[in-house]
Amino acid sequence: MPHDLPKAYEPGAIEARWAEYWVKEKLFSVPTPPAEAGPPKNAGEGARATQPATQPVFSLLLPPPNVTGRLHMGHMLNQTQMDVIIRWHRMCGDLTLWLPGTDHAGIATQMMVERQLAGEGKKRRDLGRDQFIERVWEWKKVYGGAILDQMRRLGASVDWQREYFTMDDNLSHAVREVFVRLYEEGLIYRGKYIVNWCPRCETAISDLEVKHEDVPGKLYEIRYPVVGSNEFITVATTRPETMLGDTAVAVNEKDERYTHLHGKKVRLPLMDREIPIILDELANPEFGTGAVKVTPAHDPNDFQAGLRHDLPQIDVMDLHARMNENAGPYAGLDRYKAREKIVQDLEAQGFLVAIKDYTLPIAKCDRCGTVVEPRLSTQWFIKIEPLAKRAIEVVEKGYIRFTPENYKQIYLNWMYNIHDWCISRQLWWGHRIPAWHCNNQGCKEIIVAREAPQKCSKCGHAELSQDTDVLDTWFSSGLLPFTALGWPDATKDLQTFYPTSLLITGFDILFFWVARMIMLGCWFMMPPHKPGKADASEEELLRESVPFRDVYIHALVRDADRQKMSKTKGNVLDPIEVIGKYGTDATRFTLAAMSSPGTDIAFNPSRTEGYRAFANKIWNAARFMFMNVDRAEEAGIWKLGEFGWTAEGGRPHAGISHTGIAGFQAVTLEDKWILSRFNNVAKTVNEALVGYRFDEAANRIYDFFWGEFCDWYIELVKPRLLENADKETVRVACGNLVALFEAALRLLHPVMPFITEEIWHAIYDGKPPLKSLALAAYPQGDAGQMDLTAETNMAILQDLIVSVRNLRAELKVETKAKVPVEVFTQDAAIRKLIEENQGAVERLANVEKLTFVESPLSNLPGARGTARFDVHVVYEKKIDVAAERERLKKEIEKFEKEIANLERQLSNEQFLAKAPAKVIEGMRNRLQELKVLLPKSQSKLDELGAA
RNA sequence: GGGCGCUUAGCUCAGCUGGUUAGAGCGUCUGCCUUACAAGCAGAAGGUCGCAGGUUCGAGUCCUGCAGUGCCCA
Repeated sequence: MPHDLPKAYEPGAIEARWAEYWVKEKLFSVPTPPAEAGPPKNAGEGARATQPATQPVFSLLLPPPNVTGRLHMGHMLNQTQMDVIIRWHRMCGDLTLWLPGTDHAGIATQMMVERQLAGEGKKRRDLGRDQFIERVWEWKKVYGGAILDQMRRLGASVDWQREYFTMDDNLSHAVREVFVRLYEEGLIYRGKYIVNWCPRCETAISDLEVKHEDVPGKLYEIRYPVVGSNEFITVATTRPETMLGDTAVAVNEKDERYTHLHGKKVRLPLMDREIPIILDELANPEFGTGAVKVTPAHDPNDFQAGLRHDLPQIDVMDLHARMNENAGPYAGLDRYKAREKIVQDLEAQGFLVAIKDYTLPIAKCDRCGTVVEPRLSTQWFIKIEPLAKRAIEVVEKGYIRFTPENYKQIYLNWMYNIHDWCISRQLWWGHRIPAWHCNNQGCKEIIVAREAPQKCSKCGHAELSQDTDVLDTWFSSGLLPFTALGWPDATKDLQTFYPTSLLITGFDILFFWVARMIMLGCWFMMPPHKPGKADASEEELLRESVPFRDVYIHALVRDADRQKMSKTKGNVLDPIEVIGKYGTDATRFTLAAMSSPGTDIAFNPSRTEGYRAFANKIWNAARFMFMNVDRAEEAGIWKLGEFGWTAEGGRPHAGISHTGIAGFQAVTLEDKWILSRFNNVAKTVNEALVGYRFDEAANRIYDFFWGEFCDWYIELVKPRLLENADKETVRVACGNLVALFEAALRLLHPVMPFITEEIWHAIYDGKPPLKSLALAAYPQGDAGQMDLTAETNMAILQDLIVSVRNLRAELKVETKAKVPVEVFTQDAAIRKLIEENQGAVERLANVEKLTFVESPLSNLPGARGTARFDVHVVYEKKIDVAAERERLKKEIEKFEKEIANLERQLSNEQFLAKAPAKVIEGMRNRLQELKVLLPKSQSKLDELGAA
């Protein structure tokens, strides 16, 4: 079969075809393991051994993107890394599950649909709750799959058969179950507290959903008249409108300025209300006047102070942050309008002391940017301390490991200082809280239950209404590692795939999601909540309760100038566009190659362009291979079909069996060398991936494929493929070339799945032993195929060839002209090596004839001396004496410096006593080498004469 | 205010538990369309490793201080 591949690689069509094929063939679907297999999973290392056929398990949960989402560079990075790891594990023979799904994203999705409604001139409340939710489901049906469709284009090898949505029935059921159990354990409570309230979203939000920033503002100083005297107390505030809700003024007990006012009252301006002067730590004598107004219903600190002093809580705003009926004449005004009016009135009435410029921290809703209003409201909370305690323990004990490691401390610090978690949201879209309120006004009992109760458990009243709040989206996503595998049932999936092996995600959701998964996972996958038998020790159970064993925190993708990508800046790169330009493989490679831990990625498309060139290089290497293989086939010497029968007495790929290069016959130096290099590289790549060094893995493969395989091996093997070569030579060369290429494709596949799949299928001539390269074995690096001598010898040969090329350039030899060279060496082994490979040197360095001479050459113009040989390019054209002198001077200076440094160290007894032998020996060798090189350069410089 | 990073070639970054000559990609310069590849080939230039001390036989690597810069939390 002729392989007429286009001259330049065109990723578009090929990638789309394979992406579709992988999905259609369900290649990455993992059936639930049979129930009869093995006893329940044990703790620790042994756990893997209890799997059927002792197959190791690797499981990974895709951080579910929002249904509202579109793919951005962060997703692409995240998914590239996951796919690399997953494909690698799969090829290593693990039972590999990558579980995809989407998140219902309460606020975001509700906003989306509200916006859609607004386009029709409608509001959410016009439809009513049920109808609105129906609308959201419709919206989800139409647009909700967008991001997963994009994901397919990336080649993400997830199990599409297991795709979930966080609002699915089974998951919703689990959410209710968790809520009820936590409630029964006394870990969920309901209460009236100050929460972060977003007036636009009309809901409470958690501390994490609030972003703080400093903005220029004003500090208002207001004086409150002391009752029964003509004194005033001056308080300072950045939010004068809240004074309407003041119920006290606090001073510090130690503050002598106010001692005489202890026990007195002040008259609140504008409201004409008497409020007490209280003694509280809230008042800092160092700050401002030392007196502060206390507004328990509108400030979290004041709220606490209010509880300490049993102060009334006067809420002066409504849920839109407009002043309410408690605000007297200001009722109905927006909070900022009210502020203006109040300041005016205070001034008019002589209560305003000063307005000062002041930088104030403001809190904004992470989702919509509206300034958050601390609001007193009744919410549901999780008593977090018992959960946090366990979440701290598993990390401190190393049952969960973080990469990069410093996130461990960040996580722990946060966990040590954690506050109770407000889990109720005043939204319509989400998991509705399974609590019912008795409509009997005299009873008002709250019943938390799995299913809607028929009557009040306290008074028997039949009219109950379900709590209107829904749960924080992160509450349900925090459960996913176990609920997505079937919890609360003791499913085989849960038993097999939990704990998941790894989580890859961004630091921005470390607290939102990672921390909560750990808290909830370690709570619900421990007795009494862990389904199935739990006959292991407490410690083993804890170790196995974690939602994942490893957490890899990836970096942020920034633009080429290291700026954060943002819509307002207009510097957002759309991954789909980048893919369109350079191909998915090149884009994936860019992200992988730049993924060094802890460093943000400055994504520069020029880099991707470079990796597109890499794909093209591979493509053309394949063209070269096929060209030769086809010719050999036409000549009846070899054919592609034979590949795969050449080793291990049968098809090596019929299962996951061979991990190195099968059927490679290392005959020549270049064969031995490339085989050794390949195995070394494979070993390095595997090691890199173990440590999540995607950059290391990608770069090593790149260097090997381009710098060694293409630049040297292919060049060296060419003569063995020529028509005049004997048949056996051609046969071996073809076999080696194809075997090597096939193995290299396997090595590269996790990073560049598309081009490798394409070429791999072509290698098998349309009859591959497996449905996909993704199912083949990953090269492991076989020590038996490494050959240090071959690597050293090859390095000498390369040195010789590069030296000649170098001299040619210096002598300005025309590119096409072949020149004779002379070589001098005192080492018989080196002479033999060069003799044996003379043809290669002549070809690669464009040499007419290589001859050996018996005396040193390095003084000659157009010659170069190395520690092992001298080489002289015979060419009459004069060299650029000045440039050569300059070069030599520089070289000599460098050598001298190095020699001095080495001699200094080697004459130091302390050094000799303490340094490892390997280092000392290395330095001695180097010194010896330099002592050969220096005089060569020196005498050559002398030869050139003074300037 | 508390905590955590970062500073290495023009740009973006590697450099692992200190150990021989500090690397790569892109960019720059020179010469080549050498029948796999101009998205290519061959060659070259370019670094007092932010600054100042210290530990050590030995520091880009460890410690302290300073400067610049970024992030998280309050």
